[in-house]
Amino acid sequence: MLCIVRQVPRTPDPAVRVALIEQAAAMLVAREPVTLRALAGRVGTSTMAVYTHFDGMPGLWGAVRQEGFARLARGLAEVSPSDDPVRDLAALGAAYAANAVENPALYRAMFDAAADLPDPGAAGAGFALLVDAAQRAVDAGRFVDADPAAVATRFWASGHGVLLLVLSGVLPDDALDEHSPALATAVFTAAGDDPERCAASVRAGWAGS
Amino acid sequence: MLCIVRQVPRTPDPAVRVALIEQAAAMLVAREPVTLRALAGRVGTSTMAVYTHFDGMPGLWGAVRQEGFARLARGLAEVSPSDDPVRDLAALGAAYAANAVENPALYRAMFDAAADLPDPGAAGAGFALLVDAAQRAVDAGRFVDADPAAVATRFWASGHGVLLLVLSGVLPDDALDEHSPALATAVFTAAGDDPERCAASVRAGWAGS
DNA sequence: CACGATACATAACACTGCTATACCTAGCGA
DNA sequence: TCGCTAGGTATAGCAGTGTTATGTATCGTG
Repeated sequence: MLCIVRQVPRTPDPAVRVALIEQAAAMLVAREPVTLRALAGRVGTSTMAVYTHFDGMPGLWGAVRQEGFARLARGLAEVSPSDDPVRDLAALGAAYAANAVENPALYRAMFDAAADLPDPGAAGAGFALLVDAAQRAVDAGRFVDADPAAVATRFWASGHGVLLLVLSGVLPDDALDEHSPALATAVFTAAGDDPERCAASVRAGWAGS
Repeated sequence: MLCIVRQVPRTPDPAVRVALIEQAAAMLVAREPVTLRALAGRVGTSTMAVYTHFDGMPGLWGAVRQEGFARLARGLAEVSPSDDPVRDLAALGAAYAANAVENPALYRAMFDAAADLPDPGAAGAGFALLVDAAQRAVDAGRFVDADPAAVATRFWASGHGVLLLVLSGVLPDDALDEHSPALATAVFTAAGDDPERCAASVRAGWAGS
């Protein structure tokens, strides 16, 4: 029997991998077309690097989407919880919207094929922060007979809808401040919160105070 | 001064124009890649037809988006108003969602660049039906101190968000029935409707009864 | 009927993502 | 220390994309 001891040769450079992802994200936020050759040229490598690291452009897009979700989760994690869980939910929504508005092209690319991420858990981490705050609202008696995951999903979906309509230019920019807090208040009130108290909490959280 | 009477020669064939739009929409709903050559081949014309009629692929996409909004508006117009404006709003939402679910690729393409449509008025016609129903809810005393356009926008944006998350596979298919009526009820209740009466109206409208 | 402007067909261009091939560098065993 | 080897990287070419230049056919007009 052939018992050949295989050698372990050179390994792909992780720096090239992150450079490609970050360059692609940078070109995305700069509204430049993200082409294979332009990307490789900017990073200073050959087009083949995209294939050794990501197995082609679709793989690169997956990595870029994942990086977008990771940045989003980091942005949400910076929101420090307070003793008002409804305010925290609104603050998370404001941070979410701010992240999307800062790099709209990246946000839109994230949801082009958000279903097949290399590591879905990374995206779930951000959503878990919403569910956690909703759970605290239930525990605090602000939400009654409400499923925290359902409330978080509805809050997220409504914010996502307003965001996309604003980012695509269908709604004007000020529609974010006009409709997002109102939708949040509607969702949280429907979950059982007192309307006036809810409105005050959302106002505080959305303003970031 | 040269006063040359210009002749008006042959005019582009409108049938080719509509054939290109409908073929593109058909390939879109069939999840086939809509390429210039494949499109021209299916229609039985040359690639140049796309340029004489639409000045290139971006122009064709604009026409396809407009056709999508026109179909959507036709689908919404089929919803017959009743004496319950809140039910009508929910019925419009259900028709809207059904239209989007039937051809998801077309719906997503519509909002890829919905801001610059050849004729924005066509898209506004569908939205006007929502505003009209909201106005009737105000007139009927169901909504109090509510701006019909704002209510319609929030209803639309929340439904749009759920739809896109479902169409992109982030949320499961049954999320539509689970969250869309609940969001509608939240929005309409926030506009002043009685919670229980609102829930009944939304249930009736969403079910199409 | 003849003219001429224009829709349409054909072919070539620049660009895209991708792949086959050559090189060459990193790491192990002798 | 040195040679071997496996895999990362560079180069060149491929099929396919949208676009454009050029030729041809056709219709409305005088």
